[in-house]
Amino acid sequence: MRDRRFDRAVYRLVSRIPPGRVATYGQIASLLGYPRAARAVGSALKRCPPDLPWQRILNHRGGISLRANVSGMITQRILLEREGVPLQRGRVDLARYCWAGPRRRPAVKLPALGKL
DNA sequence: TCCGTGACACAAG
DNA sequence: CCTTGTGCCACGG
Repeated sequence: MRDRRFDRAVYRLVSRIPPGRVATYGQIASLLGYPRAARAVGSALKRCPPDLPWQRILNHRGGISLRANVSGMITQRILLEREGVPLQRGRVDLARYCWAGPRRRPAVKLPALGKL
């Protein structure tokens, strides 16, 4: 332990979220294969490297989860709006701005689709 | 190694 | 909508 594998996996994935899109803590955890480790994702972000687009991670309701950190909440909102993600009533419309997940190119060529 | 700690999620009241 | 209570799990001390 002490090598922070999980944290680094989180950073790797979060760094792939494009500007203008967001993801939830639970979504990141699930994509990493630990559907119940949403909380650990939050802990990881708390210690994340300065260049990580941490602002793109929201709670499952599309809200900002920085606890009692007023300046942090403001910062996150500014950063999101700056890249085109608006908050309304304190929430981002996840149905609209949620990231689809990492794009996996097909490992093998798919069979022909046939007529269409 | 054991134990407390959360930038969470979800269900119930 | 808001308020608990419970489950969870990697980290750090």
